[in-house]
Amino acid sequence: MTAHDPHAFPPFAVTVDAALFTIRAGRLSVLLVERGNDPYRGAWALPGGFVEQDEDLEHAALRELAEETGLEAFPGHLEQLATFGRPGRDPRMRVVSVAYVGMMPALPPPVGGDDASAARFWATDDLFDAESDPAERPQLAFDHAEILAAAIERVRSKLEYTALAAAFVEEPFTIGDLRLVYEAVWGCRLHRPNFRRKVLSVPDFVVPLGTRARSPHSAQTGGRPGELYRRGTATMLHPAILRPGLDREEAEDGGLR
Amino acid sequence: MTAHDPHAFPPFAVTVDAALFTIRAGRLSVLLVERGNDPYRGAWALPGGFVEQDEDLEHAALRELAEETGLEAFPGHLEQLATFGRPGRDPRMRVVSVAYVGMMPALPPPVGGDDASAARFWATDDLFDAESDPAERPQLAFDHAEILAAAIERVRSKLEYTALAAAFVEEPFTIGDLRLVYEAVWGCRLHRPNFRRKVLSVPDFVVPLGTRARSPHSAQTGGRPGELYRRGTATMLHPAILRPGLDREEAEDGGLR
DNA sequence: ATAATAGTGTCTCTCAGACAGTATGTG
DNA sequence: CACATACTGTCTGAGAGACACTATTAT
Repeated sequence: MTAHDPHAFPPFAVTVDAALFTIRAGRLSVLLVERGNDPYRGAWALPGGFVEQDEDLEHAALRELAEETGLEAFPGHLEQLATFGRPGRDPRMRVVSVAYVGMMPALPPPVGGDDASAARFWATDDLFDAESDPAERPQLAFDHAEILAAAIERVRSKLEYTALAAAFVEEPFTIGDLRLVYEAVWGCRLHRPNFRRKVLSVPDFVVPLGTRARSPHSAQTGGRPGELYRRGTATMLHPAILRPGLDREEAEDGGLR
Repeated sequence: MTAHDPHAFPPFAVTVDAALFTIRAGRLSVLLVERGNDPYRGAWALPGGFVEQDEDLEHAALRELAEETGLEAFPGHLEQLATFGRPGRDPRMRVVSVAYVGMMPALPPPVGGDDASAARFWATDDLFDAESDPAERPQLAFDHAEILAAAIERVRSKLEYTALAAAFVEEPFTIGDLRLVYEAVWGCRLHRPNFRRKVLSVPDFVVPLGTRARSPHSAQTGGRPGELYRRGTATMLHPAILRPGLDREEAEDGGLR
C-alpha cells in the first residue's frame, strides 16, 4: 500500500466460483455447468462469474447461484472457501477467483438454468473415483478440480464440528436422515445407536417434534418409523462428531493450506 | 463466466495483506506498519500491497513480508486466511484483498523496515483489550481490525489441532517454551503436568534431544532446567490440545463465517 | 532455607466405540 | 413369517482434568 494512482495497478479480473453441494440418492453431489464457449468448451465448471463493481463478494456468489439454480432465495448455507489466483489458471487473462462453498437440501425441481448452458448435479465420487467409467467422467475446466477437492474436504471437516449437516436435509427430518447425510459426505457407514446418542447429546443440535415419520419419508423400505426433528439453534457441535477410521495424519486443512 | 472481452470486466485492484504473528515478552504480537500517506495517514495497517501481474498470491504476501521485516527467507509458516472485498473498504477504489496469516519465532533483530515507514510489533491485547490506555491504542486502517480479529481467531484455533505452535519457538526448545506459546495465544494458564503429557502423547510432535537447558534459556528465574526438543514431522495433532474453559458456543470459524 | 520450574504417578469423569437386545414398521 | 429400521442398555478403553508428590535449579 504505497504510492497510488487509479490506473497504476495491474489489470486483474475478480470472479467468484461456488461449489454448491446437496445429497441426491444418498450421494454427495455438486452443481456444475457445461461451458458453451472457449476455453474449455464442453468441459464442466463450477458456476461463477465476474464480481460487479459495487457488489459484495458473497452477493456475487449468491447471484451466480440464483442464476443457475433458478431459486431466487438460496435455501441453505454459504461460506467463503479460499481464493485461487495462480497466474495462468485462466489462459485469457489474470483472473483471481474467490471460491465459495454452499450446502442445501435436495429440492424437487431439479434445477432449471435460465441461460442456455446445461447445469446439473454430479455425484462427487463420479468425478474423482477411479471406479467410475472414465468416458462418463466429465472434464473440469480451469483449476476447478483443485477448488472442488478443497471444497469437498471443507464440507467433510465442517460436518465434524458444526451443525451444518442439518443444512442438507429438509424439515422435518429423522435422525436416520441426518445419518445418511454424514454417510454420504464421509463415504462410510456409521454405527446407528452411537450416532443417535451423539446427536442427542449435543445441546440444541436438533429439537424433537414429538411425532413419528411415515409415508415414504426417506425412501425407507420398511422398518419402524423414526421420531421427527427440526434444526436447533446450535452452530458448533460440542462434543464433535468425529470421522471414523482416518488416523488424522491424512486430514488436511479445509483447502486453505 | 459467460461472454469475454479483455476490457469488459470491472476494474479491480487485488492486494495481499499479511498478519505476521510472533511471541514477544510472553504476549501474542502482530507486525503493523504506520501509514505515511492518505487515506488513514498515521494509522497502522497490516503489511501488504498490490499483487504483481505474473506473481502468485502467496509469493506476493512473502514479498511484502520480506520488505517489511528485512528477512530474505521467511523463517516460519504462512497460510491463506480469507479474502475481504466489501465495496468501500478502500475509499479510493475497489480493492479486493487476500489476507494471509504468518507465524514465526521472535528473532533478535527487531525488524528493520527498508522503506521509511515505521514498522513494529504490537501486542494483540494492546490493540483490542479495553484495559489498555485508549490514547496508546493505535488506530487501524481500512478494515484491518476485522482482518486482524479473524487472523487471531485462526491462530488460536490452529494451535488446537495442528503442530503450528512449534513455528513460534526457536530450536531447541523446552516443553515449557511451548506451553508459554499456548498461554500467550490463548490468554490463559495451562495445567503444567497435563500439558506435558498431552504434547508427548502426540506421535512426533516434538522429538527429544536428550540434553537439558540452561543459560537464561527462556527468561527463567530459577527452577530445574527442562529437557530440550526440536520440531517433529507431525502436522496435525491427534489427539488435539483443546482450549480450556470455552464452552464451544463462542468458538467461531477462523474468520470465514 | 524459600521459591520456582520440571517431571511422575494416580484418580475420576466423560465420551467414543462396540455389542446385545427390544420395539415397530414393511413385504 | 423374515427383514429392516428405530431405539435402549451396558461394557470397555482412551483421554481430559485435577491432585499429590518428587527432582533440580536460582537466590
